[in-house]
Amino acid sequence: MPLIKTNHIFITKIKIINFTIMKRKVTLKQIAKELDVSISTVSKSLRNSLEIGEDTRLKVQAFAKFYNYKPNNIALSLKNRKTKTIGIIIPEIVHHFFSTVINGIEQVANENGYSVIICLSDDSFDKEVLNMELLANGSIDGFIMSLSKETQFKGDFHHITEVIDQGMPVVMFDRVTNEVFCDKVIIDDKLSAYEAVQSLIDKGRKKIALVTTVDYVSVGKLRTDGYIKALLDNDIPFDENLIIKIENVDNCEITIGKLLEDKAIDAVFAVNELFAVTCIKTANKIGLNVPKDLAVIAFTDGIISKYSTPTITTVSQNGIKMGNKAAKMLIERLESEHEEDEEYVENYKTEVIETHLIERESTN
Amino acid sequence: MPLIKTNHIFITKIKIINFTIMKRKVTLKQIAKELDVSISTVSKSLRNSLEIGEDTRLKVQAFAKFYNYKPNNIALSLKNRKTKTIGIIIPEIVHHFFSTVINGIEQVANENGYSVIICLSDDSFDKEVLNMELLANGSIDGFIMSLSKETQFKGDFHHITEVIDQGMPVVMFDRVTNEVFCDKVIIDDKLSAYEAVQSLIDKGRKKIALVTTVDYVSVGKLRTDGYIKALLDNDIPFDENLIIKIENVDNCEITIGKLLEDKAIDAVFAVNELFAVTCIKTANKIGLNVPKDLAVIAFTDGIISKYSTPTITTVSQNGIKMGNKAAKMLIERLESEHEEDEEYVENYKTEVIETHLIERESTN
DNA sequence: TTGGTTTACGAAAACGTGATAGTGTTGAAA
DNA sequence: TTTCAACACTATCACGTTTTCGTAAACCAA
Repeated sequence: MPLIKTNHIFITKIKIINFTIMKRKVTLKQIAKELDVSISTVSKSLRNSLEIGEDTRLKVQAFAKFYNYKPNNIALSLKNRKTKTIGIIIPEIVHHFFSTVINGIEQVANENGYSVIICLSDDSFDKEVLNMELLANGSIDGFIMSLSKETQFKGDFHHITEVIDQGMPVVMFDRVTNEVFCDKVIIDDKLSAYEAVQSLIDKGRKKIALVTTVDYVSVGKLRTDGYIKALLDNDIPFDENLIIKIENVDNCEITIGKLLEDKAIDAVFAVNELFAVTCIKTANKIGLNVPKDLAVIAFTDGIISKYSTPTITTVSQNGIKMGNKAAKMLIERLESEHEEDEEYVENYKTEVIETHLIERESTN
Repeated sequence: MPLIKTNHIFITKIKIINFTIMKRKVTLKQIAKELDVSISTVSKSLRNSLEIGEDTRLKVQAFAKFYNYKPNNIALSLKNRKTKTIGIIIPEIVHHFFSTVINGIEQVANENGYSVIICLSDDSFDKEVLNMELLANGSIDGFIMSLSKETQFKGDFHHITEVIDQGMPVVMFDRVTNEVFCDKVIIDDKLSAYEAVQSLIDKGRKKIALVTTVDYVSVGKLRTDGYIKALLDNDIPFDENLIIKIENVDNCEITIGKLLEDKAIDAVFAVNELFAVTCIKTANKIGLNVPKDLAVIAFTDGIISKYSTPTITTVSQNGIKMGNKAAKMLIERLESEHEEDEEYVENYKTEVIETHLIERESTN
């Protein structure tokens, strides 16, 4: 667009666009041109290099401040070959536990100058793979992830090992697999389940049902193990029929109803809140009182347990702490790896976050 | 590291590092060097350019496939001056409504080849500003955001207008302000509140309390307006004392208890689930039956309303839809802006997502 | 042979930054 | 006067891409 002298209106318009509406981000190059110095001089001035004379330095700094210069992150990322960004891949975000973990990650990340970029797998293997490949192509420095159900079902982890082989650190949390070697943050699902069931037994409950997910979800399996062990350790016969596996929470009331009516159980250990609250509601419908007739304990302390009626005793699974820890582990690896350990020892750690029972009204 | 002929062990070690552990990402340059062609040739071959002879093209493609070449996102971002990434800034993530909005954004973003990078303001002004500045420096193409409480309180939006002035599109949702000109996605808070209160009146409730947040939160104000209008339209005197403003949900039981006991109200309209469920629990404690003695309606349909006892009638605030819409608006602007509209018309839209009442047990 | 068009590729610039390695001028020590 | 360092700044490269432009070689028509 040439500046035509005879056309006042035109010139005015250019001015408006350039100075009122469009205060486009300014670059080193533009500053350099404007002040008639080299790009290097500008760059060095802004980093307070002693190589540059004081007057030039101050002039550049003042100009940069006025035009609100901020270095371009993308250019920095390309140059430094690191993005200061953590990629998070989780099955779903509308899930209190995962939200809290993200919260925990974000805290530590922010403190250390990292951003987080979040992708959801929707519990789909394909989406998980796609998202990982997308992010792995330079967008992030490392992953924090929890496996999708489908991935656990398929047992296919090539996308993860591939990323690790490329030198990108990965921290897995909660839904992990020991087929992949990397840092992990978990809770002791088996022990926690054991303790929860034990507490039911301690309170005199004899016939304890387990309401759990389908088999291939790693944490479900572990919690089942804990449940069984607790029974056996207390000489309570383990009855296969007292375990029900729910695939879809929206149509499980019938199954649960049958369990409650036919089996004459006096306690339920549910692997998540939703199952637990559904049990309570179903129990109420068929005239059972919680906790008098039926005690209920849920895994994962979330928002429902706190506000349900009665409030639900839970195994707290501190998402914030898990997120904190995962972020710490990842960042530590990122910053240390930078020093290129000559031996590159694969000293992967698995951090276990402690849980404890939060006693509420659903157990007496 | 030189290849020393006499040292077999050393050579073996290099091999391991290079080919087993470290399958580092391959670049165009490396492929070019390996195949003894120029970088341009590699690039063109991979993009199936007709400029390149078939044999060379196929050779390059085969090689690239074998080494799993994927272009580096950062380099692309720098070159194209767009990142294909959307920045989301929300007050908190451990909040069902915001999670669902993110979900909705992510869906549309993914369909259109965008990623999302999420920053949390923790309802703090400073963090909101910091995060925006961070992301605005090249990391993203546009923002989707909901204002922090503190920002609404201060009424300082310079960080947002600044970003917009730089030519970066912003879409605000839910907690918006009309001091900033940009696209917005909201619900009609006033009308929705009006309808909710009207439904209570229709069911014969006469003395309806409002449990809301502190004043400066935009949506809280609007919902209050709707509440008042509904009362007045039905010739019910508006009583200031029936409105209580809660700052911290954790110690509001006393305030609510007083309201219920002293004022002899027969219905509560709460601006969120947490307030509603707390009302119900408090009512139960002092011997009131919901919905017989007290009807309760909550704003924002979340997980609590669905699983509380009794279940709570809510004004659905479809987060998924809001997220979808926000993402669509942003992407549309991003892709159209690319064509550099010569006039740059500021035709900002405010999209209103419809709500409806979900009747549950807390109203009869 | 001359001139022109394909074909098949390479060189170089650009995106924005920071680091390394210069370069020219000044002043002071030898 | 020479030499050498200090000073103040600039040129260039690299990060990994894509794209524009250029150019040899081969082929064809006149």
